[in-house]
Amino acid sequence: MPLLTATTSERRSAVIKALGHPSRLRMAEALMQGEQCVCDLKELVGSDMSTVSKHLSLMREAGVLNCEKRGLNIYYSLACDCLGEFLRCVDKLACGGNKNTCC
Amino acid sequence: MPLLTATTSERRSAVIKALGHPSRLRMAEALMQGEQCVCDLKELVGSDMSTVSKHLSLMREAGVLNCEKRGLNIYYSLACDCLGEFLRCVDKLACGGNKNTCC
DNA sequence: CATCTATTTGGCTAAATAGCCAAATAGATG
DNA sequence: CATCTATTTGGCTATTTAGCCAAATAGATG
Repeated sequence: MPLLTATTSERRSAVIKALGHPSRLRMAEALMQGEQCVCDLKELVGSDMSTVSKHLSLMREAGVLNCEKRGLNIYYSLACDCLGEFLRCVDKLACGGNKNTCC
Repeated sequence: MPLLTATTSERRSAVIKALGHPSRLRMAEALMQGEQCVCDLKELVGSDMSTVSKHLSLMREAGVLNCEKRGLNIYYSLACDCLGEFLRCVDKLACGGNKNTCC
């Protein structure tokens, strides 16, 4: 946590970093189809529950996810419907290296 | 580096990670106004030249940047014109946490 | 109220990343 | 060809991040 106010680039990079891990990204992608509880997401990525929980908290703190407790479970969901567009941008950036095949 | 072929999420997260560092992001943002040489970017972020060079190589390997040597300098530029759109998505995601003010 | 279940938190170790310095490189210039 | 300049690479240490286990928590249910 920065002592003083974060710069724009710092705030932005916190969000970007939150999505820049394969497991976190996979979970976020899965949430595009609707909310899921922690144990479902644990199944998806196959890590320890505590690891998954920490990944989810990190994304929630970055503002990317929301969560809500209902019954025994905690359901996580995307805070914003813009992940699809984000991924389209990423895929375009991803093929900057091989321009011939895409972009 | 993964031994076998990277999954989609792994490929995507490599690109995302490349932009998920304040200095790297600031440099990429600066390049939206056109190519710049390493020493200009060093001025911008204020780190050691070798650090800046490594950041730039990382982004180039991720496919985000291109570089070209002309005269004594090496000029880096964005490989894709989609960074602006990417940042708009990031800013939308960034304020998922405080929905009232944005999104 | 005791217990059970899903999740989070704390604590720790291992792995990845960042940053600096010094040395190497590649190309320009005298 | 010697040298100078911009950049990269190697090597190292410090910091951050990831992941697991065990313990704590919060709420549901008997």
